[in-house]
Amino acid sequence: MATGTTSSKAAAATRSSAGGSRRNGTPASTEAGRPTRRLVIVESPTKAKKIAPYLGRDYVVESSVGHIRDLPRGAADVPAKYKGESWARLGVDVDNSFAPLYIVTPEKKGKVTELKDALKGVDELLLATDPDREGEAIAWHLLDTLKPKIPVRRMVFHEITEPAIRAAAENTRELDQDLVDAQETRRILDRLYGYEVSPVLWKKVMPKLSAGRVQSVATRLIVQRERERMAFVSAEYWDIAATLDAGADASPRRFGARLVSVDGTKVATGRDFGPDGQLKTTDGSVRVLDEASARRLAEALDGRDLTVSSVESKPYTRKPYAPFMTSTLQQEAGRKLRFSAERTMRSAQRLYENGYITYMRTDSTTLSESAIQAARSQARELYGDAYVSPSPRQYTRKVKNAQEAHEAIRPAGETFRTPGEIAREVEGDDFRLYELIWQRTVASQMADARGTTMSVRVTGTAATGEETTFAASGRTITFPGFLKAYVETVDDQTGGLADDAESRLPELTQGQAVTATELNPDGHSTNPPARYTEPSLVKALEELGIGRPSTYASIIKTIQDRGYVWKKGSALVPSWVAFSVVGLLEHHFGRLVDYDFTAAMEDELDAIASGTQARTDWLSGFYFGAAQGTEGSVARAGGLKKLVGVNLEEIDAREINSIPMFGDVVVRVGRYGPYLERVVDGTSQRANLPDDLPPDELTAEIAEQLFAVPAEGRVLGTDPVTGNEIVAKEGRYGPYVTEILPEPAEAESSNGTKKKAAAKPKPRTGSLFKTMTVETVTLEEALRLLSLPRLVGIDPESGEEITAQNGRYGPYLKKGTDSRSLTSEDQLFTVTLDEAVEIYKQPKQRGRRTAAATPPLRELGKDSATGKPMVIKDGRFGPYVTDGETNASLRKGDSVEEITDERASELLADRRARGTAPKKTTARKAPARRKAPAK
DNA sequence: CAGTGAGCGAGCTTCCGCTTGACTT
Repeated sequence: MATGTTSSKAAAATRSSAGGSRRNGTPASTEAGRPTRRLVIVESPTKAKKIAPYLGRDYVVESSVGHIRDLPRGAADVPAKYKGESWARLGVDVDNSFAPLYIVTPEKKGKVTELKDALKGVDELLLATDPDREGEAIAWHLLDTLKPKIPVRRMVFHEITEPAIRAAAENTRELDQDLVDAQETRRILDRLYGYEVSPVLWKKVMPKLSAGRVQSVATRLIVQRERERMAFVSAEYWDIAATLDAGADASPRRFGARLVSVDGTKVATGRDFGPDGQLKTTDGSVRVLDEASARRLAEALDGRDLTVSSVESKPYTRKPYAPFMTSTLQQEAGRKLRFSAERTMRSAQRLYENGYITYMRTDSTTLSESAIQAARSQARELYGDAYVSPSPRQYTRKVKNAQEAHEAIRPAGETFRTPGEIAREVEGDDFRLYELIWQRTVASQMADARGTTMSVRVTGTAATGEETTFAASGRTITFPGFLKAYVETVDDQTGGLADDAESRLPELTQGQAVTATELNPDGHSTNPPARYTEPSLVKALEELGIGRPSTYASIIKTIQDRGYVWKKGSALVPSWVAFSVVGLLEHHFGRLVDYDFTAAMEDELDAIASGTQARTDWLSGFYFGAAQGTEGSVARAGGLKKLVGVNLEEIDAREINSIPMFGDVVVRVGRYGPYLERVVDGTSQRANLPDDLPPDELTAEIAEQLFAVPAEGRVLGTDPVTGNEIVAKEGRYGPYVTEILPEPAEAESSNGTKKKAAAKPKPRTGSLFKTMTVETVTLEEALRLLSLPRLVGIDPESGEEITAQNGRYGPYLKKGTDSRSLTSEDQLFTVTLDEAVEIYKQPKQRGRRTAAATPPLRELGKDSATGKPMVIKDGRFGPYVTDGETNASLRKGDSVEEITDERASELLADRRARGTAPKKTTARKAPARRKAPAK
């Protein structure tokens, strides 16, 4: 595709090339004879400061500070002229070639003004944003927003050294429109996915939830792991741990070995069992040793002769690890320093800004020439020539979707400062992180570690006649090489056996006799797969090619903020809501949460970037469904728009929010949190689930215990009058207090009297006032609430009782079927009969009651459309503007004090354009309110 | 998940990926 896909972009592209006065190179000077002045725009302010001196006085270097424009975040950001459009909610005109609506991000308006000013004094603009898809897009947005009337060129560099920067300024190119297209397509896909699927969750699970290409897969990984843990059956197996003695001359004299086979049959170890607790093989080639057999065998071996039956040794070499990129830095800082991803990045940002390290958001492990030399000379200085790799090492990438716009993360500069040298300036997290980065970088240019691995078999015949074999393995490092500088920490789940741990064996020869000094039967059980931690999740996401260096930390934050995941120590534990959401997505949007969806998307975006795939066709396939013969797996996702519509109709919210456990016990995700439910004798029984109970710890026994706890809630104390316990709880209608009635006496229920006699008295209840919370309400307040309704007196006219009560809409008076609202909750306890009678003399007000009582917050001028005067009033949903006929709420960013007549008219016009709000009847299936299942 | 009596102007929630201050206590 040679032309831009949107008209504005095509125009911008034309402008940029037609405006340039030379096709190659850049003008050396202006016609007036003074040197050409150029404005260079990079993304990061720190980078701008760094490269300015390299370029000299004829260059002005500024930064965009990331993206300057984006799709509108929500309705409030959509310019008035597009408000009424059907696609305004998405910010993408899906029926018109998916034309995006871009707005300058509100907080970047000042930045755009600054850049426009900077443009005034120069003769040429160099767009030096990062050399990747996002950077190319930022460059285009700058071009399209600043609309420069001078030549514009694209400048790219991968490392920040003076020669690299000077060369980049000399060898500029034009903007790559296809690459910009690829970014725009990615952006639109993510918007459509997120903004179409999230509302399905609001209606079917809970408001404010979210779905997205990245977060939904991250959540699914964590849920999937928890499911594996829940289904896991542990297996028990035994072996024998022996301590063997190789004689007084051996060094070390004693070494450990483990029983591996009996009569030629392998003894089962953890690896031989599946997640169901059964052996993976059933052909008899593996035998499970139980405790009794292990003990018997250990006894039968006591004092028997043992012989070394085989000795194998192999040379061992190990290469250093690649220098850090964002993901590996987060993983290692997580494992070694116990930093969260966010903490690592905060610290790295400080180190970067203060010039200690190179850029910290990178997916590259490449070191610049000078960095390689710096690392080598530092290694030489510290450890000697022998420890430096014979030739410079360059590490190539093996991770999906790398864009490699930057270098690896390493100490900054042409020579590295050792941790000791910066210890006075840098402390705390920053120092520890620097030390880690420094070690890893230096180690990456060091020599391989070398040594020998040995494996030894020792055999012996038990007194009972069985032939037994023990095995031992060890590693001798003869030359540590890079290990002298850096040892990587492995994940906890491998059982703490660090790969580089050295366990030494004595020199042994075949046929040599050894004796057992200890023979200990040893019991083990298999463990479920470990939960994800921040480091292991980042690793998994990176391997799937999901997320970018700048987003790993925020992905973890997002899935926690949405309530999908919580942290227990360092483990990431999924919530029950996550089970519902992931279940919904898997069943109804399966393709969208496939682990290879992003990988397929990236391949197809590459095709767009190389000009072989048309953007609009591809998005159309994704959103409207694949046209006949359309290629591409993303397009085959099934037509998102239709899928959303069908799913809104068909998804049964009750089913989606029910997670079957064991027996007939179901976890249900309700509006007010998760609870257990089961049907006993035709009635459903429920129990709250504690917030801090991980799903895999919910066993049948624990479920029984939870069902056995009657009504929980915060115990406030005892009612001095009745002796009943008073508790505060969260209920379907909000927080309330109630009393726990004593169980009916034993004798009555067991003597065969009719059930009628056992009719339970109902406990008193009372909603909390708005000023109270379950956490803070006192016993005294609770007793007052329970004393309601209060009899105010008898209406002298009708003879009816007038009572004061607290209800759904607040405090009110009730006389038969006639009611009147009270203005304060306090009046429930203070209003007198005379006052009540007075209130009843007023006719029942229809909604104007509050309006009449409270004057408008502010009066405005006349509405430009109707000519009627406008006023701001305070309503149930906050302040709104009205002309007496149409009402419109103030939006985010509007304030009562500052709103102008124009803005008020705009809101009213907008409201009129939308017409009356549609009645909410369909698709609003509040799961908690649907009737119980027939069973 | 407690069961109580109106009538009336809702609008917003949400995505991913680039980047840092400007705010308040």
